[in-house]
Amino acid sequence: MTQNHLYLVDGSGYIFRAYHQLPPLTNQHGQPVGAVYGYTTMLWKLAEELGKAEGPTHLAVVLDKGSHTFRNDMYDQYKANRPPAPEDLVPQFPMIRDATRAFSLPCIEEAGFEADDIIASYTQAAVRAGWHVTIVSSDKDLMQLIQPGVDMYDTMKNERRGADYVVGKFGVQPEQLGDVLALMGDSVDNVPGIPGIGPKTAAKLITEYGSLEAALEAAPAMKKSKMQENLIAHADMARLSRRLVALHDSMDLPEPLDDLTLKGIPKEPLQEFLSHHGFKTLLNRLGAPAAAAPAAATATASATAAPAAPAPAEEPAIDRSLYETVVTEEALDRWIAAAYAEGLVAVDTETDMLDAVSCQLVGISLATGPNKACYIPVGHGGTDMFAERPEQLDKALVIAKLKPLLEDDSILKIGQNLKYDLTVLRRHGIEIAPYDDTIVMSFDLDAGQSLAGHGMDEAAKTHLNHTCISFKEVVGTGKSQISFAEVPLPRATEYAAEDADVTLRLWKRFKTRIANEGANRVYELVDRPLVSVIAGMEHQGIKVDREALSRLSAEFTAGIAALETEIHEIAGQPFAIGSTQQLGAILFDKLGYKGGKKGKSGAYSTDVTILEQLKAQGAPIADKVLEWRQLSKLKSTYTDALQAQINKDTGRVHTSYSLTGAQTGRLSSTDPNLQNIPIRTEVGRQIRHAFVAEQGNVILAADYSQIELRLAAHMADVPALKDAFANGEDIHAATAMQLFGEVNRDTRGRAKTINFAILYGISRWGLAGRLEISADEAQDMISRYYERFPGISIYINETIEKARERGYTETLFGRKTWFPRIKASVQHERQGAERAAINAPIQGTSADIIKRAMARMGPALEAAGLPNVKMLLQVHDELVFELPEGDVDAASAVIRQVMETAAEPIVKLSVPLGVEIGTGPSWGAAH
DNA sequence: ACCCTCACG
DNA sequence: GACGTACGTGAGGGTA
Repeated sequence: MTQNHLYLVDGSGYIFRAYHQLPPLTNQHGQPVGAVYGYTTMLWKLAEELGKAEGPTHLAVVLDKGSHTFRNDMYDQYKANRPPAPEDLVPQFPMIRDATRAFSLPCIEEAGFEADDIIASYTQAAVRAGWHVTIVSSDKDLMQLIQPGVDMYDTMKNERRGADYVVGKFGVQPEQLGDVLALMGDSVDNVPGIPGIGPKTAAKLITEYGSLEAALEAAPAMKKSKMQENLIAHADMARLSRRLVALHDSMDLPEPLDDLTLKGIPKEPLQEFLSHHGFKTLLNRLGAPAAAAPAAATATASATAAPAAPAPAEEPAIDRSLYETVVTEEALDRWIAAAYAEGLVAVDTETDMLDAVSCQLVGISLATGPNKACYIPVGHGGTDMFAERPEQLDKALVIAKLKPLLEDDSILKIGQNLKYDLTVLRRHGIEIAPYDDTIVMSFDLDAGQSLAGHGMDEAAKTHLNHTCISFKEVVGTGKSQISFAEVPLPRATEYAAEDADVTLRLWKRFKTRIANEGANRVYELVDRPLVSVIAGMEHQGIKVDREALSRLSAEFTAGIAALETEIHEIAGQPFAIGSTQQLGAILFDKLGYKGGKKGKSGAYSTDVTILEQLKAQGAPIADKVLEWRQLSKLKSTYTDALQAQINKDTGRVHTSYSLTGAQTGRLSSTDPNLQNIPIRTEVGRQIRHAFVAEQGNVILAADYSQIELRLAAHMADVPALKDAFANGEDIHAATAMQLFGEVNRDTRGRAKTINFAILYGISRWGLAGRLEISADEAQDMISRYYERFPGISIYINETIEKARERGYTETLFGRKTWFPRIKASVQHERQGAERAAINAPIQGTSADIIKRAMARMGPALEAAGLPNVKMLLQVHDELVFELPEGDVDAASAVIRQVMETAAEPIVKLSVPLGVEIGTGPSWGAAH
């Protein structure tokens, strides 16, 4: 019988090395896969050793899991200054597991231990069993394990390494390497070592004195030198370092040695993996016919086709009778174990109201596979003192049991609109990570598709052809509506567990499509990271000065009453001024002003433009109505409504952002909408002054200046505009100079109008209306604009062309917006779609950029030692913060830096991004 | 439920 | 020759 030979592959170590040494490859789906490719070739190389004399009979890939290990408990600075993994490497981590699975190799990870410790434990166990071991790694820490029967293999250098190699490199035997490493320290892992001692000195000391401890003890007797002083001064640090570099080699083996037997590698899964990523060389070597990539079908998806992915072959239909109500600890443990076994779990929380900031948690549902779903009630019943509480587990116990699972780095949590659940569970001390959000996945795939609602009920209908139990069916409507806490458990289980089940099924389909349809970049690098950031901002809220609003309300009420009297006097009768119908009748029928009808409703139009015209005609009533409208709008929509929105528990206003609200990728804000707080008029602006900072804090507002025009200049490649931005010129003035040859108030104003018109898709009639000139004159102006900035007309034509051909437009980050109506036969529908298509890449790229800035802001402020700077609001090109007064200077620098570089390194812009920052006691004062 | 109007970028 | 005139949102009030 030949001797067993165990290969232990240091997967985590390998991928970092592969990332840095290989070019940044991208597969046909736009995913970065350089490191994955390197990893795959490495496994391939190992597979080729199979059956050779030195080849493996047993093999395991070992991966790091989680970031906190016993070494952190030993030394809180351990790995503390390790920079975060590069952005285009992060999405490759999960693909490493895919690759390992594709080769049908066992993969071992264990929380609390680093891959090094797992490798050490397996090595020692195998040695005790009389096996040979080869560690596939180039990590210097692992070289401590080299001994008779144990060697290392560097697949990149194609080199086998034994004790000789260690002696050559470090000047000591492998068993003394730990002492050398402890003296040297390691800046990457933040192992302190002794200052001034590098590999050479360390080796000399250990060779001379035999061990670290001996060298430290001998230090006082050594010749006086800086090194000697340091040895004495930092002896404790050296001892700590020794413990940090020591490998833990006696952990319980997660899988017994014998289970790591190599049984040969089935071709099929490997072939599928290789063709999915387009690794053609390896595919050819596999001897497989160049199988069509699974993406082929979707590349030609038409604009109007229902977005659909086939059901995974073996997926059973939804059967609610299979769901379980979890009311015992044993059952809960069983579900947690199932989640660990699966590596992922769908999660949904049920609460007693919609507001994530003040609601009570009522129950949690989990799903680990089709029809494998459960509901864990924790807050049912007890809504009044006589109501009976059904038997259920204690909330604190459930939270404590679920916390490790929901925070485990290696278990993917899947939710539908997770922003809500993140906030609810954060209030219970749980920080869910990592996660996928199916509502965001749906949006990144199908924004603008008329058939695709992103909400769960609609998505279930579209993608699973399944009708979910509606929330209304469960709790009723209107007066008889009950809280979810009052829903009987069997019914609550059907509803809640179905949500988790459906979410998981949707996720499987979206996951495949995201990879196949090129949505990976925008999902991983823009939208997914944003979900928890938004949850945090909503949770934070902003303080609003209730008294200030109440004073304004009173002022407005008085103004409105006075105007009402005057208006009724001029009209000669009382009427409802807010009724456009009655107002139209007064203006055009009774008072006889010229204005005409409009729209198919046949009603008179009475909007601002009409009233402005009447005012010019000399109608005193028009001015009064405009003023009345302004005040009523401000009072009803802002000063009254905002007071009612102040949260009783927090005293702050918590808006809700929708990540899927705007087709272009912008956020939208509701309940209340904090993205349309007045600023353009002096009266309105007073409302902004009611958004204030807490005592000792200030509000900071940071705005991108002209970001959409800058992006247009970049995307349409307009040298004249790019130069103007590069030189920090007033862009509208520069445009005026180009178009009219001179800059004054009039020409600058007209240039500004035209610049905006360009972003929105221009028509000569539209421009004519805005500039109050004839359509012919407007046409001349547009032609001159195209002449001076030729890139613009090319951009417009190409964008429309592409939208028509493919059905969608794309931002610089690959965000798609679909335009099904771009092929409409009705002209104005089609033209409307064309104008939207011209605007979407610009507005959408701007949205992508500020979203990236938001995702990076927290870590950047944290890293700069500014944990008390809180990001509160986003208003499309503006971020609003609250921070201690003393942090203003430091925070401004960080915020500016993050915002100005937010596109990098994914997109390199040919124009600089400018950011303007202001601070003050209120949002109004910060502008 | 719909339209109109108007607040913001 | 008529059409209906800029992109993206959300909220409140009136009307049917």
